[in-house]
Amino acid sequence: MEASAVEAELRRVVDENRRLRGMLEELTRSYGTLYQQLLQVTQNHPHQHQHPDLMSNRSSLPHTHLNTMGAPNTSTRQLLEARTSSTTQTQPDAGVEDEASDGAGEASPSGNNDSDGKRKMSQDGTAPAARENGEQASSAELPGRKARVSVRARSEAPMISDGCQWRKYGQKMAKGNPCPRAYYRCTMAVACPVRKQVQRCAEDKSILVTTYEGHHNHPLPPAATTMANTTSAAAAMLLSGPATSRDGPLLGHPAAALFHHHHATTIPYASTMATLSASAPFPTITLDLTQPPAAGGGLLGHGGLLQRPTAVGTMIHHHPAAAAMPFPVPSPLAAMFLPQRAAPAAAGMPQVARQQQQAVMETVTAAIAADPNFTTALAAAISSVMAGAAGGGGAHQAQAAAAATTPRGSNASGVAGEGNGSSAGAAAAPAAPPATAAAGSSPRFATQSCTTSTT
DNA sequence: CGGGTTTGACCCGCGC
DNA sequence: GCGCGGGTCAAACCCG
Repeated sequence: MEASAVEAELRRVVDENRRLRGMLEELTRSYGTLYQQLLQVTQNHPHQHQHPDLMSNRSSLPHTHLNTMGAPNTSTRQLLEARTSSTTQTQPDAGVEDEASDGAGEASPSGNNDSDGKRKMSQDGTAPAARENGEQASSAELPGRKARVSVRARSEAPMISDGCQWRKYGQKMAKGNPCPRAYYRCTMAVACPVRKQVQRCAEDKSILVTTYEGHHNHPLPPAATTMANTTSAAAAMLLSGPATSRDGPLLGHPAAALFHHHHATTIPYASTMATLSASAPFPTITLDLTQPPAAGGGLLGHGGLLQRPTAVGTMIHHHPAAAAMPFPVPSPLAAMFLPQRAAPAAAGMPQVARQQQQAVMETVTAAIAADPNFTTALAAAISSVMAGAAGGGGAHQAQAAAAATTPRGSNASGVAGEGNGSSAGAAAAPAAPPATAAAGSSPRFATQSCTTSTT
């Protein structure tokens, strides 16, 4: 009797959980869609340099959104943990992978904005004082917080290509690293404030660390949009996260939830890992694309200079294949750095694409559970991922670019044919960013060709 | 010749 | 105040 009663109660609770989860996912999905639409709208008004405002607005919107749900963080987290441990056998979210990625495509041309207030920037005619007018808002908005997004990727090329045009304006030996650090400025627009630093990892020279800073003030080519979306999302993640976050494995941080959860699921990809650092001169988030998916998720400490991970030692997995990442990586960002052959490999698995879409939603759920404050940025991140995913099948611009830049298209060659015709990017997620692939006949990084082709 | 790179000098913030 | 280190400038140089 008692046992059956408990059993019934258990069933009831499970059902309830399922319902709640469904609601949560539905809400999240709606938010993602709305956010994408918002981004599209804002992009249609290019003179609005209000991305920072957008960010701040974003942060307020989902708050209320989620607060109405009143989901206690801890309990939901527990729920999710239990769920992942049971290898997600219960998947009530049937249609999750469907429209989640629709629309996507274009988002804000951006990394986070930053102010530059302290810089001189006397060149290009904009005196610091004058600059303040244009960019003051952002700095005032987040006083003292100037996010950077650092991307670690294996590459033998001197610089990874991300779709933008860069001009080198300096090089310097950084302390503690035998390899020089190169400074680049975006040259796609006259006064674009975006800069990036490129430096090889001191301990593993095959790893190229690219740090982005600033906010593009011009439209970006599709290939660059993918990167911009991702870095923007990452920066948003960083800025919207707890101000108290420190280096190391931020398991309590929503960003950690994002990548950690992603990895914890059965999704075989998700090799991107995030590192947050508030102790660095600027808050920095590091996306690590050097990891094989099977390796343990690592959250790297990142200070002024890159450090070896101390808390998570599983990070060091060298690939003798050097410049090549012999494993498929789903993230559109990651795919940008992949050698050409990697894309088709991943592309041939529509099933995986579905799974990934599902995983994305689970990730959203997990992150929300971890910290509602984080949802804004997270949604941006997810949108970014989805935008990239859509690139393979739906993002018209990306497709056009793929056609233009890659003669043989790469177009994930029918990969997108997941049968799921309606949804823009549900398929092809892993193979997504087509624009960056191919072009050259060399087996080098596909992205290498991107710069030249987009010029 | 125009645009990008190189490289030493310079500026500035920060810690001592 | 001083030294150090990160970041930027700008003249010289290179290259197509």
